[in-house]
Amino acid sequence: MSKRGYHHGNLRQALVEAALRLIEVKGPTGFTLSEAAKQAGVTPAAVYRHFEGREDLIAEAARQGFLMFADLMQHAYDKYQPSALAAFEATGRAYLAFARKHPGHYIAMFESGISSNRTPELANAARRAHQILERAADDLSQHIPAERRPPASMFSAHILAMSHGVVELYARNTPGTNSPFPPEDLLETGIGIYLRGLGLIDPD
Amino acid sequence: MSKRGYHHGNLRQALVEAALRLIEVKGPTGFTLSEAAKQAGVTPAAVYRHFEGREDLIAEAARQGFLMFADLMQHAYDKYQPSALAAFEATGRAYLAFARKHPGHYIAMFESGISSNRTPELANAARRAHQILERAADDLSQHIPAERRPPASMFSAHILAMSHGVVELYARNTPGTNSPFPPEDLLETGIGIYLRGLGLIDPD
DNA sequence: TGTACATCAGTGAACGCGCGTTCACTGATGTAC
DNA sequence: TGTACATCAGTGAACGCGCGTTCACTGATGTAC
Repeated sequence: MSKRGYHHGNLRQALVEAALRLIEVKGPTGFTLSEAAKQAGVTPAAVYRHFEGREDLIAEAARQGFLMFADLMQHAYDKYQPSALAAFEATGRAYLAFARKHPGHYIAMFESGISSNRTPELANAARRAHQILERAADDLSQHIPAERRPPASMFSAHILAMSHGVVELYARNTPGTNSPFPPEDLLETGIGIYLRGLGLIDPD
Repeated sequence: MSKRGYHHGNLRQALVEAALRLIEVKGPTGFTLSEAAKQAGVTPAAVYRHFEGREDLIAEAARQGFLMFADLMQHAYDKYQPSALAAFEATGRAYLAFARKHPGHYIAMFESGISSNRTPELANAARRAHQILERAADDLSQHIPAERRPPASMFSAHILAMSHGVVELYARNTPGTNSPFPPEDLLETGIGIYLRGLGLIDPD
């Protein structure tokens, strides 16, 4: 901030943060370049010194989200080593925790409609996050007898789908859809039943 | 249509259909009242003879979607009776099939951000669809020993979450995210593993 | 330390645009007699 | 069948708005001498 004693200090990051706040409150569509600029105390035109435009700003927010997300999952994965099962479950939980803690990033990443292949930097960040989950799934798949072992990428996809579904359907504060159970419980039990189905948890 | 020989014939429904087409192509945000009017061959102001405004038009599209959705699930449920298991699996599959076949409705229902409690009619339609899935889950839960039987509404939520996640993450034609498996297979195997975890399918 | 200059982050005005919504109206359809 | 009238679906012009983006500019910061 004060290190580079420029006019604003660090407008680029200030804009990203304003965008995240707006995306969180107003949804991926309600976000406006002009309003983000205003919140950062700057003219809309100033944005163009740091970003190519509106989409580029969202992409940067998403990129930062994927980095944080990857760190969070990596941390969960490491923490529960060497138990492949515990590590896998923890990465699943990390998904929901991330969505809860950083809704702006989450929306920018998964609901804004921007492709993760939009820029190489964004694609890299997304790939890194994805690979951690896939690795946890791969570790786990070693514990399943080879002859009835589904591809690791398949059950990482299952867990991702259930996690994402729980977030979208039950962890959003949509006043209408009152969630029947706390989302954390829903995901926890869902993953538990699923893992039992894979033969990785005792039937009782 | 020709029965009521009005100026347009049946503008109300024509507007809904135009809206669905636009929502499908441009996303929930890209949809525009003015453009829907234009596609129906009518001035934007004409819309206000039939709807209170933009949101109301989307809500009607969603309502029609929930009705179709409920019919589809009901049909699937009935078809596979009396097997509670087959019926439940079929309603799960119906979810994905609906999302595939009627993407405009699906988006209006689940991604447009309008609350299903917006109007009583919409709430009714949504409830009806929900109850069918819940009933299939309830039938199924009778086959689980009472002492380790999770609430039916919980595993209907699990299936809903996984289905929704598969749709959002793998069944959208986002060019970047290439799905590792056909969404139908992903959902089928996911539900299969889950049901095995519930002890409803033989372990092998 | 002081002056002249280069850099470039942010300004402010302007643009063209399409939006949702309103309003008094028009004119085709349906109805009463 | 024909005329007078009521209804009301759709018109067209207008509104105020905020948007993303452009442009020549300004003025603070950093640098060379």
